[in-house]
Amino acid sequence: MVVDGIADETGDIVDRLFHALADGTRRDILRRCVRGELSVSRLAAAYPMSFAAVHKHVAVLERAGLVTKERRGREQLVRTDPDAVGRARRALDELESAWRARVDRMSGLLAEDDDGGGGPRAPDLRENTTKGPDG
Amino acid sequence: MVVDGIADETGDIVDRLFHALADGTRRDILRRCVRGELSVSRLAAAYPMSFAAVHKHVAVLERAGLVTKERRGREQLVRTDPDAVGRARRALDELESAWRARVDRMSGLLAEDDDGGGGPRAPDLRENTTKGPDG
DNA sequence: CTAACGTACAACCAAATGGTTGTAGATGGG
DNA sequence: CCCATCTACAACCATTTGGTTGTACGTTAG
Repeated sequence: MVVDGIADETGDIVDRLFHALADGTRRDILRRCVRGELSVSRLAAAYPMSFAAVHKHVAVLERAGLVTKERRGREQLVRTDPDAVGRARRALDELESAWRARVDRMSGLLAEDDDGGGGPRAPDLRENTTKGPDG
Repeated sequence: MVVDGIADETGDIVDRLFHALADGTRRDILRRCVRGELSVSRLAAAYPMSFAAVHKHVAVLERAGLVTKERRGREQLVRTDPDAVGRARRALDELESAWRARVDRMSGLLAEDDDGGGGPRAPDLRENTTKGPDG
């Protein structure tokens, strides 16, 4: 039971998502590429770093599913995926709901006033099955 | 007055926030520490890595403002900050609203069919003033 | 065809990450 | 007091990251 397709090997995807967001230049690229009219070269011109560096940033965003590229002639137009933020938000929601569930369970235990060993003891809750902490 | 605490040197903070979230072990720690009853040692016992490694993960979470530590005797209890997810969500909101504003502005331009220099022309939109791309 | 432009990728480098072990201070229990 | 436990931190190591330069390739313009 993988909740929603989120929990199997999703750790990788969530890792990439948050990692991609954890850089100011990349967040800035995201903001600039909503209209999808910017080529990688044009983007690169906006930053005090080489074309290759910006190209790598775009690649990171692409692997995280935050942008897509569309070729127009010899240019490659970068566009921010409209659903991208939604996906990030869902990752946060999952995190939040997981611990909201914990709080709820705790409330339940307090009501029952017994926890000796019978209660539903928070089974696993982890997401990482492949590269996770219990690898 | 830095808007809301978000926009001055916040790039750093947002960096730390997303970076902290970009690791499965750390997200797992967050889930486990909602009730705040777990000491670092007890946490460490849950992962196939050394105490020192888990200690570092907790430090990363702490620097990102995602957990707090409270000393109880010789133990240090880790607790997930309830507002933490809210902060992450706000960072996403900011990202989203930034580009929603862009889209709105674009729509506005299409309607007005003129932009000579009168309208509120997307002042800056960037967050990084210190270490940002335009450093 | 040739030149210019835009992209892609490889090789290289410094710094940060994520892990290890070892050691040193606090704190609480017998 | 002495010992076990928990925490904290330093030193070290391998890998990744974020940047560089250089080069090769495809496409468009002249």
